[in-house]
Amino acid sequence: MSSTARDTVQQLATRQVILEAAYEEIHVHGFQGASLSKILSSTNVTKGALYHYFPTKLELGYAVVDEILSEHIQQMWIHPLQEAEDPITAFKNIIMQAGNEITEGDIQCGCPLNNLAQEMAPKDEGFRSRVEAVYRAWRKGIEKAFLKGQENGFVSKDVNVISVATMIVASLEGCMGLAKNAQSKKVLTQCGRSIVDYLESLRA
Amino acid sequence: MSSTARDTVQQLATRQVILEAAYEEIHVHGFQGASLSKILSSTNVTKGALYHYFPTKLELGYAVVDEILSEHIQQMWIHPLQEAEDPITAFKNIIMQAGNEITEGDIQCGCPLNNLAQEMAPKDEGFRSRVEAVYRAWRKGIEKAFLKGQENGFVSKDVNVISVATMIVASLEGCMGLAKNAQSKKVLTQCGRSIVDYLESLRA
DNA sequence: TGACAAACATACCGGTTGGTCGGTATAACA
DNA sequence: TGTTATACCGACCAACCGGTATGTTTGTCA
Repeated sequence: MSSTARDTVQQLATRQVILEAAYEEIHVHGFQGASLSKILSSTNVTKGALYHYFPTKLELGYAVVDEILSEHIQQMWIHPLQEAEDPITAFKNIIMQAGNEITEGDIQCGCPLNNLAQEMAPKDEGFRSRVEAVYRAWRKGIEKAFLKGQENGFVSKDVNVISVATMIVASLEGCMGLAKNAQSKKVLTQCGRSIVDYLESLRA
Repeated sequence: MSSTARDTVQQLATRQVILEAAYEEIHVHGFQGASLSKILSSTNVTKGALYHYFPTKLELGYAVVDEILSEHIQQMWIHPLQEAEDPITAFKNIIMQAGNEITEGDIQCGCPLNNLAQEMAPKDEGFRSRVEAVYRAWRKGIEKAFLKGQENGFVSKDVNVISVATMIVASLEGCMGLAKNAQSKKVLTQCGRSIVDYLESLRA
């Protein structure tokens, strides 16, 4: 009863602790560079517990994509667009908000989704397809918003919303990637402004 | 004399063989994932020879950036812009040519410069600064071409050439990154077309 | 021709890695 | 109360890693 409920909470908490520690390690060192020992020592979880919840390192990585990264993108980039009438203004706000909230540390580590994509796509189909699912959802969300924007008369009917969605995601990721290597927030905001200019060029 | 010349050629050849094998390994597996043993077994070079030319794995990686990647970018993306009167048309041609020449294998492995940037920038300052030097040269080359384009009346004088240069590199790298994960040339060409549209929006 | 160094070759090493396996504590259930 | 399953625990392992130490061949030059 009450003890059962508490234990269930405890179980899930252990799993979550592992997942989040793994996310951090992978974010900083990449998947291949991530050390299980370091994940364990950064928590008070033992190797037995880890291998109780995840059969292999690979499955742990998959879970990070499915349960953490997917959620991040959804909440940060897709959800705020869904209710917008004018996707261009909405996007501008999201980008500006992201620019304000991001820390130097975040810039140095880069976008965790892009990191995994670039590292693992050629090496492991499981990672690739999972990351691809997140990207597809992201692009689909942008597509829908711009289609609605066209219907509402905010977006030029000349633009191909599919291409635009791909271009936006590509330039966002590319922008983050450049800023990461430059270790410079200036590069990020500079690039962000160019993306906004590009978006404005799509107006009806 | 003649034997000296031949031997010198031989030496340099050994070094070059190592460098190119290392480039391939790193391109596929990343720097951390690259195995010296595999580099050696893919050639007929021994570990002694490798460590004769490169004191550490890190220095080998640096040499790949300085001597191979830098040259690739220079020849592929910077040099063809330098003589152009109209940078937008010139860029369009470069992008189309790149799109025609690229293989599915290239797409799967992605841009080697971006790969290294994303993997190593947060982990090693030596890599980061070397990669940054290549990116800086790339952006500078675009900047100059667009400045000239403004003088020649091909590019709108409203655009900030610095921001545009950053945006172009970012979207190219982002585009390659998306296509790499999607393992799809269609995504690449789709994205490439959007970049061309963006470039056209910069016309005078 | 003999001394010397550069250009390899190869056996080996300590450290770390992902992964395993026998054990234990606890709770649910019959 | 005895049985069974879940949720750990942590010592241990083989494989592989980058790197080194020692040895050998080969070309240079006095």
